[in-house]
Amino acid sequence: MLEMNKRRITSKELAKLAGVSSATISRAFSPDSRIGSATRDRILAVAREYGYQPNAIARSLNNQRSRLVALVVNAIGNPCEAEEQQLLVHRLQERQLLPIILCCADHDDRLQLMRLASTYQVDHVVVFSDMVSMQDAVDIFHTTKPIIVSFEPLDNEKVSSIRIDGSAAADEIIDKIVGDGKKRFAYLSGTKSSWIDKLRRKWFVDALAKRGLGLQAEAFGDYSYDSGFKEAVLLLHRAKVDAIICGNDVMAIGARDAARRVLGKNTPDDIAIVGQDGIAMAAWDCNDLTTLSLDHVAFIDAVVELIERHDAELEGPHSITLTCTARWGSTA
Amino acid sequence: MLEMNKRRITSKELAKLAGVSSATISRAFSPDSRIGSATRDRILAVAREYGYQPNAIARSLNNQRSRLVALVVNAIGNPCEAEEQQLLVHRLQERQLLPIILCCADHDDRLQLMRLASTYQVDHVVVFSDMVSMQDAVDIFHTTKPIIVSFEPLDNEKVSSIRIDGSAAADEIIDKIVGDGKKRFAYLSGTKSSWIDKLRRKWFVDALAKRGLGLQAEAFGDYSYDSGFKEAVLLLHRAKVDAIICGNDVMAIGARDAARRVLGKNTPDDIAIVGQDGIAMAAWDCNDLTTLSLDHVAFIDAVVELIERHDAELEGPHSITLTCTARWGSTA
DNA sequence: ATGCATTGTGCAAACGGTTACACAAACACA
DNA sequence: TGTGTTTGTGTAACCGTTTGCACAATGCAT
Repeated sequence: MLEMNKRRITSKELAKLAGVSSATISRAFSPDSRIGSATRDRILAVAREYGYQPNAIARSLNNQRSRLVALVVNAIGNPCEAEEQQLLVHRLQERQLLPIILCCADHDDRLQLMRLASTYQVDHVVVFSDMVSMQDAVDIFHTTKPIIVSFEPLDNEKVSSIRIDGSAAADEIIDKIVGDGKKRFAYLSGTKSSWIDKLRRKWFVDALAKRGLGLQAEAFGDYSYDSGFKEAVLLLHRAKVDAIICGNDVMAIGARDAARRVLGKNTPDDIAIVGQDGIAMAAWDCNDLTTLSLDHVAFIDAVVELIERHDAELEGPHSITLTCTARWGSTA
Repeated sequence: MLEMNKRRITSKELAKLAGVSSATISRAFSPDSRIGSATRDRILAVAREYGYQPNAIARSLNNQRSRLVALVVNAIGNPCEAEEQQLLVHRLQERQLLPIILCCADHDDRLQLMRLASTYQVDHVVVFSDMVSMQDAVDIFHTTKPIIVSFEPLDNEKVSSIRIDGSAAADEIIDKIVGDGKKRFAYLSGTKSSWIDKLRRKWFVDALAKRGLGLQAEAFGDYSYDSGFKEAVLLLHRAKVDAIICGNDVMAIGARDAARRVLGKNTPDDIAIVGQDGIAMAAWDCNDLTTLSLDHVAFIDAVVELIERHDAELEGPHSITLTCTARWGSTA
C-alpha cells in the first residue's frame, strides 16, 4: 500500500534505489532509447514497487511538447456538439493526448481563456465554436502547431479546416417538402453572429431559389430548445408559413412543440419542420425529425487526421470537405 | 502583428530587452512580490509589446501547482451530467483553473487514463462518474489535494464527498402515484454496477415499503434513451405494471415513448413514468416529465466549495449533503 | 553623522525530467 | 592482437520559471 500524502518519488531518487543514474531512469521510460533490456526491466520493477511515474510537467518543459490539446467549444451540454466532443475526446485519449476544455459564452472571457490555455503550451487547438474569430485564435496560439478549425475557412498558414457541404442534401429536402405542396418557408437561425449558421441558411435559400421560391419569414434564436419554441410561436403568429427550416435539431424540436402545442398544427400535414445536425435525439421516437445531418464519425475522423498530420510535422495546413445527407423523419 | 511560427519569447530574453534580470520579470507577473511599481509597469509594457506570457508549464514545475483539474466523467454527451459539467467548467475557469476531461467507458482504460492524468500533477480531481472505484482513484491520485467525489462515500483522508438525499422526494412522488390508484411498480435501473443507481433505487423501494408495496418487476439499462425504450418494451410485455420508475430522465423518456408507441399506453392514465435528475429536457413541452430532481447549481456550488476548501489548505476532507426535490410533470 | 529598517534588484539554486556527448566494455573481423 | 563498430551507461547542460539569500540604495529616527 502506497503511503498517503507523500511527495511523489522523483527520477533521481528512483535512480539511487535502482543503483543507476537518473538518465538511465529516463531511458527506461522512453520506448526507443539505447538501454539494456535487463536494466530496463529492473528499473520498471523498482518503479512499480515505489509507484514512480515520470512527471509529465517536467517532461513537457524539456520536450517542448505537452501532449495537451485545447478544445474550444460553445457549450458542453448542447447535444449538437456533445456527440462530437465525446468522440473526439476518446480518440485523443487513445493517442495519449489530454483534452483541455475551453468553454465560454462571453467573447472577452473567451479570449482570456484562450490566452490562459496558450500558456500551457498546448500542442494542438481544435476550435469547435464558430463564435471565435479565427484571427484571434491564430494570434493567441501562434506558437502551437497549426490550429484546426471546424468550419470557418481562413487563409492562413496556421489554420487547417474542415469544410461542410450540405447543399445537395438541402436540395433534396426542399424538393420533398415542395413536392408535398408546401410553399411558404421560414428560416429559424441560430445565433446571429454565427458563421456556420449563415452557411447553413445559404444552402436552403439557394435550394429555394432554384425553384423560384424565397423565405416568407425569418427569426433568430440561440440554438436552444427554448429559443426554438419561443421564436416559432412569434413567427407563426406573425406570418403564414407552412414550413420552418431550423438552424439545428434542438431548435427544431422546440419549434415542433410550439406549433403543436400553441398553434395546434401538426407535422408534417399542417407544417413541415426541418432540423440540422443529425443528433441522436432527432431519431428518438418522440421526435423523428427530418434533418440535414452530418456524419459525426466522419467529422471526427477528419479532425483526428488533421491532428496526426500536424504531429507528423507534415505541416502545411490542409482542408477536408465533408458532405451532409438528409435524414428522413416524420416532421417533413 | 506578431511573427508566426516563432518560438515564444522567454523570461530571460525579455529580461535582456527590459534591462532587468529574469527574476524581476517573474516578480512583475506575481501579484504580491516585492518589486518597484515603475519597474513592473515598464516590464508589462515590454511584455505586451513582444507578446510575452509566462510559461505555465515551467511555472507549474517550480510551484508544485499546476492549476489543472481532472474531471472524471462517464460521458460528455449524456445530458444528465452535461449540465453539471458545463457549470463546473465555467466555475473553474473563473478561478483560472483548467479542466482536463477524462472520459472513458471501459474500466481498464479508465485506470490508464487516470494514471496518465496523474502524471500531469493535477491539483484537484473531481469524480463525476460512479463507475470508478474510489479506492482506485485514491491510489492513483494520492499525491494530489483531496479528491472530490460526487456520491460514493469512502472513509479516507483524501476523499471529500457530496451526499445526495432523495428519500423525501421519492416519498412524495410515490405518494402521488399511489394516490392516483397505481399499485404495480417497476424499477428500471441504469448500469448494474452503478453505486448511485443502487442508492436511487433504495429511495423508491423504501418509499414503497412504507406503504406495504414492493416492486413487481425490474430491469437494467445503461442510462440511454435506447436502453430505456428497449427495456420498457420487454418489461411491459413481461409483467403487468402501471408505474415505472427510471434511473434517469433520458431512460424515462425512452420508456414513455415505448409505452405509447409499442403498447399504446399513455401517461399518466394508463401508466405513470418517473425520471430522475431533473435535466432541462425533462421540462420540455414534449416530455414534461415527473422527475426526482437535483438542483444542479447547488450541486456545483458544493463542488466548488470543496475545491476552494482544499485550495485554502483547510485540508481535512469534508462532506456536504444535498436534498432532492420532486418536479411535477404530466407523466405521473 | 550613525545605526537600522525597508525596499528593490540580481545571483544562483532549485523544480524533475531529457539528451548530446564522452567513454568503457563487449563484440566483430582481419 | 589490434582496429573498428556497437552497446550501455554516466556526466552535465538545458527546458523556463520561482524564490531564498545577499546586498546596495533609500528613508527615517536618533
